Amino acid sequence: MPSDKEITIYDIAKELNISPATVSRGLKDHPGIRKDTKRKILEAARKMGYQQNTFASNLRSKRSNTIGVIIPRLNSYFMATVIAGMEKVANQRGYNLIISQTQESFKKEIASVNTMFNSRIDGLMVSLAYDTGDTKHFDLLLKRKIPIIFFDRVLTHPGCTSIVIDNRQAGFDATHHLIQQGCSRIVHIAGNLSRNVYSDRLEGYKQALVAAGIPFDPALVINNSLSEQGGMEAAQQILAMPLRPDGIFSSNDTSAVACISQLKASGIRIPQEMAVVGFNNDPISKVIEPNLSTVHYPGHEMGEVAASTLITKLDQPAAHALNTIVLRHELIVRASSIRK
Amino acid sequence: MPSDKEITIYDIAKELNISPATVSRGLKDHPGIRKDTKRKILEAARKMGYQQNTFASNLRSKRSNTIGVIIPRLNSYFMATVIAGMEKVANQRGYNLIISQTQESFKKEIASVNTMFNSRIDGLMVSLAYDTGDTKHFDLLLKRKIPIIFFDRVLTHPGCTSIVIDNRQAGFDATHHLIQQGCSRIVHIAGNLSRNVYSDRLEGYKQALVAAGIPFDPALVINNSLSEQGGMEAAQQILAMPLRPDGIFSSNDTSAVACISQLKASGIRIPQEMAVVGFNNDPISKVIEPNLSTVHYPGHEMGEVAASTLITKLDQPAAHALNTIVLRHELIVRASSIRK
DNA sequence: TTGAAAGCGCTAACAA
DNA sequence: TTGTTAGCGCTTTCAA
Repeated sequence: MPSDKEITIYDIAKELNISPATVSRGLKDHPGIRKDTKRKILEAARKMGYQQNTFASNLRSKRSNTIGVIIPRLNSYFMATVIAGMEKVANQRGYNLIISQTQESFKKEIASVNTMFNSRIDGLMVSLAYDTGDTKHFDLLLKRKIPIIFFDRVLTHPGCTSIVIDNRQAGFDATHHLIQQGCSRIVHIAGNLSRNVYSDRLEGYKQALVAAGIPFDPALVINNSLSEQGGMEAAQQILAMPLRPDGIFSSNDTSAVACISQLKASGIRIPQEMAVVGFNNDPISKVIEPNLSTVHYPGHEMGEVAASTLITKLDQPAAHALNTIVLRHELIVRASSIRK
Repeated sequence: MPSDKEITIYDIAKELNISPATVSRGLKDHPGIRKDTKRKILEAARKMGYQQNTFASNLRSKRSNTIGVIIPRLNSYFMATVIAGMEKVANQRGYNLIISQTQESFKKEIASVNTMFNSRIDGLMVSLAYDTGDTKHFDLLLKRKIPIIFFDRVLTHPGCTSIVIDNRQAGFDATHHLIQQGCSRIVHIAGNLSRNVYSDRLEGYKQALVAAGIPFDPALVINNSLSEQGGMEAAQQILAMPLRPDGIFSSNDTSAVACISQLKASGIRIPQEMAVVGFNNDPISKVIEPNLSTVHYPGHEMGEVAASTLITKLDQPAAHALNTIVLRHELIVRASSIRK
């Protein structure tokens, strides 16, 4: 009763009086193997409790069937839905996902890339850390032809595909909407402008102002970490402005909500005195009063598209790779910005 | 310039005119190797761009340094923080995390366990699906001595450690608090009672009633999926009750918040006419008006403890394993339940 | 302190 | 259609 010892293809071969190579073929959908031989092999394998040894198989095939995911933080609703989408697709198509958080640190991002490299991932999906400066740390992967997909916070890199939404257009839409609602002094709460997502939204904000003939005033742009704390501080800054603004476009919902709470506590009426639009369509946006207008960010879809694009590239290396994939966003208008 | 070909220990051995075995030893902290030989090896490895082949090394050592995580869904704040905690610890201690979602389905859970098994994980952390009936599907792991940690939604299994909070006590605390605030007809919104987390909370709810001399009325227990939808339906059921309740203890914040919104829309004043306590301390609990009293669930800590307990067991198999680890919860009283 | 050599379990080229 | 054989790159006895 060697129930403890692992069953190998050799055991099956001996049992059936055939060669290990035939067993190996029978276990796959190898062409050129007799049907009933294959049946016998599969049956014996099942009966004997055979489990294929991935280590040996990986060693030969030089593939791990594992995809790495590097993200800044896994503590937001948005990121959780992205990962959920990735996992769903990866699972369906026979890949495993290994995940690493950079805690928004460039240094940790470099370490994560190296760990992933050593784990022999077949491909990588990355959303950049807050302060990632260059992309040299990805070179060792690219040199080994390991494909990389950037999503959300991207950096154009030749040969890599990026999955994004049109952040500039979204910023434009949000700001344009505020203007249409009669706002003329609109604050923008922005994140780190060296990240595309935030600089593009700022760009859209500016363009919407220009289009409406409103001069851009740098004093109305507040830069912070987009955290709850950041939103509260932004409210204080807004209250301290000599000329009171009448609208806010925040680059995420967390800070928009915190900001609204503070403003309400100071007696400002939303949206009458201050109309607000956030970004992401987090669950909190439907809970705050008044409900927050926001830009729907298709996180789940982004995860699915990123994973399926990557896996297609892995399974069909010849397939032509796209440079950038833009997903559809949507402005969701709720009570926090309706003045007309 | 074979910069494309991978460098192996044989290449290093040839370069230094020593044997591959010595190189292998030099690369580890193997005892009985001369200091400067080791130095030479490490230097050559660095210079030649050596990367250890995990596949080969796994094949020999029969370990993958990978831990599996199986969860119902990765779309809640709570679960995201748990995973974040796990990843942090795993990363620090040199393990990778591979994640799989069951989508709350028992069938998918079985499939996930099998996939994980085939991926040769060294250990597993699991929170059970909504309808998981038995634990037979874990047997193949246990037979191979692969340790399993259950967390949050657990099932006692001999030989496995569970990480939980005292859900009974938490349910008691929440209900007791409502009673102290003058509530006497308290509704409990519960999840699937075959999951420990929900049945224990119900148990605590009952005990608090009994302790206060209030008879338990099954008609006041609403069972649902604890989703937003569920919370809204619960509100309708509450409004339809012949004798209007004056308090609600919900097993999560999502449904508590949805329920409050509905009740408010129907003109019920919170907390005066209906005091509410939720569970989890999700971000929405601080946004809803009035702010939701809730039970703080230490998700991040739970993830850290689960991972470090598992890794300790992996690194020191002899270490004595605990059966159950109970983390501290905390009732957080906010405006939604203060009537005195 | 180092080297020789066997083998982990699988795959694939080549032969039959 | 099946078998033979030679590794993939590493670790680990055993011997020197």
